Amino acid sequence: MRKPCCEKQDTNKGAWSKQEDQKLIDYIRKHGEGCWRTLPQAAGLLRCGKSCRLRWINYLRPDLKRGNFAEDEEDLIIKLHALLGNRWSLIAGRLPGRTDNEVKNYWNSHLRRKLINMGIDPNNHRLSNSRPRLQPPNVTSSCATLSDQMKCPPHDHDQQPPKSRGENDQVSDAGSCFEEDSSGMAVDLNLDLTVSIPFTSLANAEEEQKHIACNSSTELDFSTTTPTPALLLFR
DNA sequence: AAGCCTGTCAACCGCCGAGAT
DNA sequence: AATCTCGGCGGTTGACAGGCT
Repeated sequence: MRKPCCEKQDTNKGAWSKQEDQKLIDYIRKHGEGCWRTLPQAAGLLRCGKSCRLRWINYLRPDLKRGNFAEDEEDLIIKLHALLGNRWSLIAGRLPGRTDNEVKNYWNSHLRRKLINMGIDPNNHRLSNSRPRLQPPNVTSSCATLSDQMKCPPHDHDQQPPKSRGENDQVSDAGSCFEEDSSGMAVDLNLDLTVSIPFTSLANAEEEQKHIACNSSTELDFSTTTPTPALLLFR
């Protein structure tokens, strides 16, 4: 039996107060990130370490952009989602200043609906042929798509295979998945994908990008990319 | 004005993989 | 090789706000 990540009793839950935020910020400024398990005690917080990490990453980090998503960010999310499925952290890694949680929420509350309204199935990014959305999708057949060729990633909600995480650094393999589908999806997305280290600060971002570009044979390049149906309709 | 409904988003939960022992 | 710990991820929940009736 797995131990809880920390002692649940005597820990606060729910919304963070300003004081708690300040304690966390102060502590991380002084000591840096890491060792989340011991951080709460060291920082004088009655919080679970995970909670601290989440609060920092999703809300307090100084390099967060916040606010509305720009149009190009939306485009990028849609493209990346077509390619990667619900791997939000990977998608967020391509959007400086955005967090996986933010991207996930934005997808679920805005983009998903948007695609549906346009008659596009947000799960596989194909034109849904006015198929009623809530009708049980024929997953077996829809699995002949992008996402399916990527070994049915988790965004195929109805028939998810066991999750296999930690594949994040193997995503470039997915590129080859696009070649075979001739059934209407943007099969020739032609996306090279490089996994980028999440930006730790804006100051480092450029350096990291340079570094990655230098040290990797592939780099995301949408400039010659065929838009997905979703994106074609967007414009 | 009050109650209900819906959308948004911060936060939590449980699981997994990697690394350490 | 087995077990443990930790950090990270994606799915889900619940509080809140705003719109609608």
